[in-house]
Amino acid sequence: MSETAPSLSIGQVAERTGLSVHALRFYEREGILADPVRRGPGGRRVYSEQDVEWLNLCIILRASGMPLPAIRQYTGLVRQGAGNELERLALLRRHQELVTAQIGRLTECLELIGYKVRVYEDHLDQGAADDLCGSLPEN
Amino acid sequence: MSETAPSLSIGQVAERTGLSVHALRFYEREGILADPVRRGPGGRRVYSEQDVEWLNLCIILRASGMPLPAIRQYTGLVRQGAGNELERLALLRRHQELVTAQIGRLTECLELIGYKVRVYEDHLDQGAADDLCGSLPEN
DNA sequence: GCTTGACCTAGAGTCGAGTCTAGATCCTAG
DNA sequence: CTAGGATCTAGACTCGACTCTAGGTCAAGC
Repeated sequence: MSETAPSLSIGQVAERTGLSVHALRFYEREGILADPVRRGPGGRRVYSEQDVEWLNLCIILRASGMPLPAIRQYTGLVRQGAGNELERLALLRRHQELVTAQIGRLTECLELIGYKVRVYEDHLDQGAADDLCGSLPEN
Repeated sequence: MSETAPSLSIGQVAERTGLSVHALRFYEREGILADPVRRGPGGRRVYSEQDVEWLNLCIILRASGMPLPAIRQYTGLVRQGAGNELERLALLRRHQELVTAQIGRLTECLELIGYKVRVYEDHLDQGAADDLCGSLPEN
């Protein structure tokens, strides 16, 4: 019944997040952790579940292409505490637009690639027939 | 009426493709050009419209995240000429799947970001009212 | 004849995002 | 007491994809 404040070692956090132990320390140096990470006996890092949640957010942001400096900036705002919600929102919206744009670009690329795939498929489907007269996928 | 074989300098190709002159030479070194690029008087590169088209394809592939080694591989297949269409198709399909997956991942991220944006919007919309009772966007 | 601008090569430098190493510390189990 | 395993710090290394520099060639215009 006693859910003792669940504190995690860096190794456990690595396991839970999929980040490497190295990456976790690196992120901390980069100022990307919500609070400056508590230390246990022997100077070891002690993470809370909240830290893990924060890291999961960071992972989402990274996976969607936000560069570390931007994440650091967002982290800074959150660290400052209440009062700058507008700035946080603006930052998130900016990123939202970038991701949307990126999805758009990828979708365009995908269409072109799909077109090329179809050309090759057709060429191969019926290629045996007119092998010499060129159904011409030149590249 | 005489559409003289349109040959372009590296500078012109850079302008048409949006790649830098440096990048064009770099791509050539990396073996990413369909044919090994003809040279004009004084050893200058002479590009054809086909080269530009090929580059445009490469740009699409790069933009959709295909690494240079993979592009080099595809280039190699095209250089070899007819006969390996199945391999080319396989390579393109593989990439197609990767891009699709990437779009999927980005879309998931976008949803989460959208959710966070909404939380902040709500918080700000009605925040003045319950400023102290915490509509709690913690980060 | 001389400068300017586009081009050439080889190779060094940059940037982002980690990853890895060395050498030290600490806790636990045998 | 000691060996093993996880952790610590500072700092070096890697990788991909360019980008830039130095030093040289060449043709055109003034």
